[in-house]
Amino acid sequence: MGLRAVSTQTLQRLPMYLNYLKALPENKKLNISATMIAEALGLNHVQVRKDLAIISKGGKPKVGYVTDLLIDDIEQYLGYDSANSAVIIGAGNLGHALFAFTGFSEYGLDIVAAFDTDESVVGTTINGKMVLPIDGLSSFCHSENIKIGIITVPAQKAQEVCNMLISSGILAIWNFAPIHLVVPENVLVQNENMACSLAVLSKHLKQKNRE
Amino acid sequence: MGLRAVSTQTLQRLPMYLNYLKALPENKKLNISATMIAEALGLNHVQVRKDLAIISKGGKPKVGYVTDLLIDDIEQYLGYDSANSAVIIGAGNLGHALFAFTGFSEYGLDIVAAFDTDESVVGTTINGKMVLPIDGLSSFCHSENIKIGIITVPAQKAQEVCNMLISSGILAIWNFAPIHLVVPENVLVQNENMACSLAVLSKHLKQKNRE
DNA sequence: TAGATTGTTAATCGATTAACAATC
DNA sequence: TAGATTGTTAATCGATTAACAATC
Repeated sequence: MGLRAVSTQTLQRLPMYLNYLKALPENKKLNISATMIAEALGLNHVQVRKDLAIISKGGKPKVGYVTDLLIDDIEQYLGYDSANSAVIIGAGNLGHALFAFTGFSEYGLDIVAAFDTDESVVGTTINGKMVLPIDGLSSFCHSENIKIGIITVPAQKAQEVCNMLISSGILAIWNFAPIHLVVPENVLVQNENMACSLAVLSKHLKQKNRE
Repeated sequence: MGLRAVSTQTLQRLPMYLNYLKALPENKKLNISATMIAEALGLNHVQVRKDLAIISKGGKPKVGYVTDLLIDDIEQYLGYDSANSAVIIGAGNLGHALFAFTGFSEYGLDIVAAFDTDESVVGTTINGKMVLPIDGLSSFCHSENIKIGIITVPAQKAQEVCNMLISSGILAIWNFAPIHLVVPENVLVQNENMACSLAVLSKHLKQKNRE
């Protein structure tokens, strides 16, 4: 059952709280109030409190939350405590950068292999991790029990790659291609569409120029 | 005046429409209905129609919209027709990839220079574009009339870099650092927080595992 | 105790969806 | 004409915010 107990909005705010809490200086770290978090992140304090109520056992009036417990609660809730293995398809510019980036481990993500069709990159290693031929995708995902696929191929190839991932048993897809992917209901697609961000930026500037 | 005539949601859907319209095969391209767009992108058709009403002069009943005009209208509305020059701060993994990526020109974005403190990259060129020392940021932005800054430095340095950008006259910031930036009211920050996406993915999988 | 903070219940706001009228 | 499609007005839904009570 896909119980949608928590809104996507809340879900996306949780990592912001996490980042903020982790960055707190040690001498100010023991306790933290929802009010302070809200102020620091430019959010409403009731909203923060509601979000925290979902994942935490609660804080103490006048004191706030125990920061370290709150960090643990968020990480556990999001599943950052247990590593998720992922594969990335497309070892071009962006794919290469994501594959080489080590910081995802903090979020429980471990990109264990890259796949590509380009014979000039297949067989090479990036940060000690292999770039493999796309033919081996399905068997690799099954044998390694991979459930996350990252798509960094051009838009025209994205749906095809997506289908391959699904038949490889992938349950969650992080899609960097600027295209809407069609997937079965049980598979989640999270789009990282940079064009959407650019639209907001571009429009803002256009408005500024007209003023 | 920051007239918020259009919701961010609408603004972020426009590039999706644009991508879809541009990818239409030539023989099916002349006219397009809101219903078709909605179906292809998994959206509600009334919503699509409302979005299109904002940027277009309207379609014809029974026929739909003239695809090419619609494309022009969206591009013009978003300001993709006039190029925006941008600088990127931080030529590490991700910064390097974004700097080297040529596809942003499609969205009216032109990253003209990268800045970094690391002496091993300063002075090099990437795709024929210079990586410059951070000291020159302000004078460069002013002389080249740059209004967009892209932040791809580590979180601890992001606010500092952000302040430098603002005093360099930047009006819109595309922030890849997982931290909340404090900016004056007239500056727009668009966060590309990958941690937020990962949270959604990770939670989805955790839920799946419990089933 | 007084007051900062939590947590809850009700009100507001905005976006999405549904129903319907207009039109080519 | 009939019907596909546009465009609008009203209803619904969900998230945010405001007001208030509870508590340490």
